[in-house]
Amino acid sequence: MNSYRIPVVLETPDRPSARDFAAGPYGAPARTPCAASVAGKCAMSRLCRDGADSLYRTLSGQTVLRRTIRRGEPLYRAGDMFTNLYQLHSGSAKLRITHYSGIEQITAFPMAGALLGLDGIETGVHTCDAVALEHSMVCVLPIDDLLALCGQDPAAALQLNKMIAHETAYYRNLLLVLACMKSEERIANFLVDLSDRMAASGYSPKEFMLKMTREDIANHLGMKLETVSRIFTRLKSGRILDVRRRYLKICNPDALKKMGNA
Amino acid sequence: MNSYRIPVVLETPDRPSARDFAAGPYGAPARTPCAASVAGKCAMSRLCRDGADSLYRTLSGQTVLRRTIRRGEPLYRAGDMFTNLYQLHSGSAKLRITHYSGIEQITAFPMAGALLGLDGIETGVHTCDAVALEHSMVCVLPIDDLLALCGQDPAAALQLNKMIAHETAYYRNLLLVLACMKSEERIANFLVDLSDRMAASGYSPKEFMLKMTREDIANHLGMKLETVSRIFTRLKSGRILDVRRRYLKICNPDALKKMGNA
DNA sequence: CGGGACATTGATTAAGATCAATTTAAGTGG
DNA sequence: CCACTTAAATTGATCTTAATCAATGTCCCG
Repeated sequence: MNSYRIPVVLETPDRPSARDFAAGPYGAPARTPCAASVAGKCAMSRLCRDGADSLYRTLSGQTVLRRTIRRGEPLYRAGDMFTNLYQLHSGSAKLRITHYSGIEQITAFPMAGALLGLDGIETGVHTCDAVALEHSMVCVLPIDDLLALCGQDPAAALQLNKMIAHETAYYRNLLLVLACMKSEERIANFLVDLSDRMAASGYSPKEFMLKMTREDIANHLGMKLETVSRIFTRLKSGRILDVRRRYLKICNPDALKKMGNA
Repeated sequence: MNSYRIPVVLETPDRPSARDFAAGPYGAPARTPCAASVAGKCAMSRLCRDGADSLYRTLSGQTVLRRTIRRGEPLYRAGDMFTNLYQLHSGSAKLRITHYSGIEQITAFPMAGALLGLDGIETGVHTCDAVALEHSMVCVLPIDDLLALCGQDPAAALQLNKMIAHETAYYRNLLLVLACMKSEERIANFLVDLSDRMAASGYSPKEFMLKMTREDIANHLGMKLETVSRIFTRLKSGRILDVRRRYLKICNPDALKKMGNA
């Protein structure tokens, strides 16, 4: 046994207790103070790291609200006013853009620790949907407070710049993966990334539950769901993976990394 | 005749005059004051538009330097220190990222008016190469001056945020194009975008010279150069385009837009 | 225990990659 | 200035990958 939380712990209940939604159903979500932020020790915050840490600490001086989202429900949608950033405290989500022709693209699968909502900063309106893949909790960071802080503190402002730029770098890299790699390489690359992020969140990088469907993965990687399924089967018979529906175990991480050029 | 500059004018000389490089060869580039910026009327600047315009105007108070780049030469490379932003005053370029596995991806083809260099803001080091596709000129905007200005002026800081976020939006959209569309649709989409940007730069949106090779286009759109060539031929026989090497005429813009979901 | 969403698997087709041979046009040097 | 060289582009033949169409299987959840 190692010290990682075992996969079953990853499974947050899809049916939260009544208390979680006491203040109202979807549309008027429950908002409760985030204990960790009140205590000034929310370990999740990317804003806390990397030097310019004043952003989140200062905001933590006030009561940071928490919001819960049930599986399949949106945290925000394209077209919504951009009023908050969200720190994904627990759970996971998918980000989805919709072209006016109707085609959809899942651009990311954020998990615990991720900052959500920056897509709204250019125009003041969100440009994508953020949909929970499981019962999730976010800390709410009002953008007005954040911008006010940035106005006072150049280091905080630079940090915000860097966070936005980080998203650009993420998409630029994903672009390369989609433009240059074959389906099998994309899948391998995706799984390595997922594994790394599981590790960064304190879970086992080798064994975890997929929160998204094959169709979500396929869409995200620019292929069809049957192709994802077939490649999973192929990697399974090559003893690189053990997959069984949502359960995934990486048996040969080195082979997977090599395959994904990672 | 219409009022657009005719295509031949687009062809900037690949052999600049000796004067352009009087101060030195590549590596010690010539830098001369930009007359338009000194006069406070550089019409190119995106930073001048969209409300929060103090960024560029304030910087224009000092002498903005200009730099020339010959075809095929880099304005900056991945790994270079991030010291300046560049306003592409004339000419065009390609942005290229290189994965550590060696694969390369052309992520954009900026043209006159574009702001280059923001890829360096996250880490302080450039993450892509910016290579001139023809003899080009840029205005040099030192990033320290820019950040100092943003520290004083919250509106300028917000504007910088938005410019970075704009890149994110660009890449996210390109991601969708690569993930969801077939080769022909990608090409059509690409040409419509190119046409729109030619128009925005004051040229004819219907008739212009391509500054990039088939291979560049193919790489950018995640396909092979033969495929680009074949699709050009197909669109030509469909009376949608007239292509002959670098010359391109859009005969049926509506059909092209429809084909590119644009 | 039964319905429905999700996933797997197989057969076939289509899109695009790959391999290969020319063609064209633009530089280069005599 | 013209022949020569070379990079870029076109075109054809074939092969590979992944999409599509279709059927079946499995598990989760009420």
